Amino acid sequence: MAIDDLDRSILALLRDDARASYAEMGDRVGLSPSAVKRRMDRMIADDVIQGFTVLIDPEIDGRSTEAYVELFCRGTVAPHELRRVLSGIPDVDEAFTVTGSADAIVRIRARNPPHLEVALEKVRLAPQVDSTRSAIVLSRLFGPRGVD
Amino acid sequence: MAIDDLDRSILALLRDDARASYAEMGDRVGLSPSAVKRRMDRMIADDVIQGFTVLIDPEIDGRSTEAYVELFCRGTVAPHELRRVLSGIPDVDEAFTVTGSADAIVRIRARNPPHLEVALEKVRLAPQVDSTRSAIVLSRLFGPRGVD
DNA sequence: GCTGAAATTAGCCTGTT
DNA sequence: AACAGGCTAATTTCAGC
Repeated sequence: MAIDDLDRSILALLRDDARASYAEMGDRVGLSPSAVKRRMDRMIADDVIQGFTVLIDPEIDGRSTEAYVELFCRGTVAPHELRRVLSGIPDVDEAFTVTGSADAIVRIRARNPPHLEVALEKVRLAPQVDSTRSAIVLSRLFGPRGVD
Repeated sequence: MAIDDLDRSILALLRDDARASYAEMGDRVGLSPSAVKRRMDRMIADDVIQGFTVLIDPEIDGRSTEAYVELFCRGTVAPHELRRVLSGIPDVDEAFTVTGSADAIVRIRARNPPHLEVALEKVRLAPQVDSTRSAIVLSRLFGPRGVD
């Protein structure tokens, strides 16, 4: 369950290139390929590693229209209810409960402004949602710099 | 330079598992392993694929304290000025200019609440920034589902 | 697409705590 | 005994023709 420095080194290598071979990673961290695989398998089983993914040019990916939407809800809403409803809207990419005047923030990533509008409408129609306040992204100044 | 439906299918598979073998992807999209590799190599060369990375448990990763901060600026601020200032604050992970009453939104990811407070203070001290409005993330309901 | 070369994977053995 | 690493061999996957 606990993570040691060797595990952290492997994660750092994977962050840069998730398709690196066990042999190459082993060379870099001073382990045999099998030892690297065992550690990766364990981290996957322990859910330390939650998956491997590809970084795609956002333009090509065609989901460069982004918005942040604050949700203001009626009364008290159970987080899992909100999760169930919001996760059913495909263009809702992330959702959080937050401190402050809003109850939650969702990030929408759509193909273009009309798609964004449709997704926004779906969020507003959720039964728990009283009102929303949106900020549409005009330009990405930088980031993301870390990796999830 | 252009991307066809087969390329898009390959990207979709990679998004779910960037360590999938060429053979497995070939089976799923109806191509030989070499054909899949040729397409991936081309997309990497064209910078459509910008890299492969790993999704790590945010807790383990140690930057699970997140906040979204709206920035309200004095007068007119050039986006590149904002980028220069904000990118100098390490825990600021992403920054956007947006529509609405705020001028920009930044996402902060810190190791723990004290680190978050320090980063927030730095943002507030930026000369262009007049005031801020923060929402600290209490819980991640889900996501991210897409990939940048 | 085929084929030699390389990587992956599972089993077994060893040394350390 | 429990655990982590290395080695080996069978299988799968890869990269150049």
